[in-house]
Amino acid sequence: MESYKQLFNEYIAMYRPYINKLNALLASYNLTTAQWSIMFLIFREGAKTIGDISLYQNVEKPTTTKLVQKLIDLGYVEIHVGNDKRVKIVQLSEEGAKVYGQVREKIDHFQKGLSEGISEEERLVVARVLKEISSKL
Amino acid sequence: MESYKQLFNEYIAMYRPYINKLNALLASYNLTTAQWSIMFLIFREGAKTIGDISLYQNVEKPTTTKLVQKLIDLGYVEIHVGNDKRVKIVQLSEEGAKVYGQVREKIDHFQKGLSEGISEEERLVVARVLKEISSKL
DNA sequence: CCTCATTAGTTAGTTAGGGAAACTAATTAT
DNA sequence: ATAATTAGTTTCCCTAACTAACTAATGAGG
Repeated sequence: MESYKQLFNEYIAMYRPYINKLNALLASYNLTTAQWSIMFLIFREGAKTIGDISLYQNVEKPTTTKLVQKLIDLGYVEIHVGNDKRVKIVQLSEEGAKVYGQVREKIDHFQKGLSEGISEEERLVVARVLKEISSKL
Repeated sequence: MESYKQLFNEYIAMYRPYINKLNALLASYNLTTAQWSIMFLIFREGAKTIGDISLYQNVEKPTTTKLVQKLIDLGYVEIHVGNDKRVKIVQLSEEGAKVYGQVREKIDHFQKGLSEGISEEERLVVARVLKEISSKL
């Protein structure tokens, strides 16, 4: 099989097993991957509006609204209105920051385990190539 | 950021844009990525039972049942009962094989475009690393 | 200042894909 | 012959996604 086909095949083949394991890991915090991914974003990049989150995540705003609503229910994020009273700025709550740290540890451990035996160079090649492909999408 | 984090971040970031483009490309054949992925499997590996398909795809059998049902409705696959009358063997229909070829061409073109500028070695590294990670999942 | 267009977010309704539990029918083992 | 197992289906539910239509706030042009 041509190398580009191998690449995309392996890419797709890995997705469901990976997400399932991740969801299993998140389940004890009542989180799903989609919700976690928003927490991760606002941890890394700081407070963000619903619109910004949607852009970063490549989803429509209604999807973000609902995920953020769940995170509010869980007490992991809080919202404040901006100067422009239409926008809602989402950030981690104190509880959310605590949970973030705990989950982050678990995920680190999980991901480290998966990358054992893969050299630093190879990891960087994979990260760079995937980023390069993303940029064309 | 540590290299393993970069790897998994880029992996996740690429998923939705990639699947969306793929679905857009498949839409003219009334196919979705999940359905296509079954056609791809039985093209590569030959006729397969519902159970085998579920194993390969890492999904539960009810999911496969439904996807295969759609493919039958579309006329792209057909089923015949095995010696064991419980099993249903799924294979591409004549129409399905024709459509497979057409779609394959489009996807090849799409994937080739995305992998332009990525060297053969790099492609193989990515494929191998992703496969290695999959094997641990 | 009004009016009107635009923007941010929400609501309502739909869809695809997935899973668990309970089922039927066929097969295998005791 | 009966019991256990297996293959696939049905039913019912969930998550994550979308579009279309909405509300409320802002901003621009007259």
